[in-house]
Amino acid sequence: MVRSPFSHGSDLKKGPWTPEEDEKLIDYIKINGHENWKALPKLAGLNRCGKSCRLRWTNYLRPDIKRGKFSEEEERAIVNLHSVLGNKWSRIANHLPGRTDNEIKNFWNTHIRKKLLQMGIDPNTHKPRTDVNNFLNLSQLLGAAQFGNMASPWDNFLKLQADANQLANIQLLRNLLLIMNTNTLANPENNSLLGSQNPNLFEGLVNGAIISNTREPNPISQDLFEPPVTTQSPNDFQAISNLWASYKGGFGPEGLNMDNNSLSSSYGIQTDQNPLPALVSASTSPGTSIFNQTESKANPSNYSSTGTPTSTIFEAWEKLIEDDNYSSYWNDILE
DNA sequence: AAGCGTTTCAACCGCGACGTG
DNA sequence: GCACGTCGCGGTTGAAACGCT
Repeated sequence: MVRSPFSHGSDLKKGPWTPEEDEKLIDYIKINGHENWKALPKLAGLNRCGKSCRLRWTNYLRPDIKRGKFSEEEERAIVNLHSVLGNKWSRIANHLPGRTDNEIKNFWNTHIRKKLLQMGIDPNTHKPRTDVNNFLNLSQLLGAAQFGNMASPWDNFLKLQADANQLANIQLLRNLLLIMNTNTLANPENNSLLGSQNPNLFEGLVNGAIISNTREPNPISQDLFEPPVTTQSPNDFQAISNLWASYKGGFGPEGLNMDNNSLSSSYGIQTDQNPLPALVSASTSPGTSIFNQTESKANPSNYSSTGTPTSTIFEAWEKLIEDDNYSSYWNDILE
């Protein structure tokens, strides 16, 4: 940055460093090291404070600094590490050789943060934003799933994080439609529609690698996440299946494994001491997903151990429709 | 080409952590 | 335990660079 060249109330120079100053600092540190930053500027013949010298050295002049654009791999690593460590830039920098905390911080604020916001992900929590107006619309989501137009593993991953939340909402809508189109209400014996014998489509999201939070089994959530019914198999549901398959397929050799084990092995982070926050909300965050909202409001006594009474779906739906935050969202879909 | 708005990123500031006497 | 000095971190700033009209 370029600030006023001299500090107020002191004759020590501030602002941008000149090549001559850089040279003095490098020459001094090469010979003497930097044992004492306070004393260094005087000894090196610099009219700077020690703090300024330290900053210049650690952020710019150090010989092992890697400059230039961040690679995709570095970008992924930063996101992974940030999800665990938060804004601990120096700790994140420890895992990225040649990168400084300042550089990573700037890169986060100018690039990654924006990217996450555009994907509908809160960069602070790494969870889908509650502001659904920023989410991808349904057609975009399904289009992406059907045509496989994910530009890169990174895009794929970020999009899926947002999509997971949206898929939960879609699934709720789907179940409602299925109920309306069948004789389930008249035939309570027929549990196949919402049946628990089907493999849980979103099992991985709940119990797998991306979400590390444990969560109590919840009848509503399990039913809402039931797989599409192939006998009906509307294109939209097939598209969701495809999207899910692409998620389950991973993102390439090194992948974007966000689980504790991989973070531990890749970055040396003890996640048992610092549990990884969910990248896709699985439980507690209020308003993280409408699915969770309905879940938290629902009365547990409504559920059996084997399935969800149809009334529960409708109750969830009613609550959803009543929610101002989501009314326009659902209106768009229904229209 | 000029003017204006936006983005980038080097550098500063304040504060907490740590070490020493 | 306390005071003081130094270091390191994270948030913020603002001129330069860039992009758009």
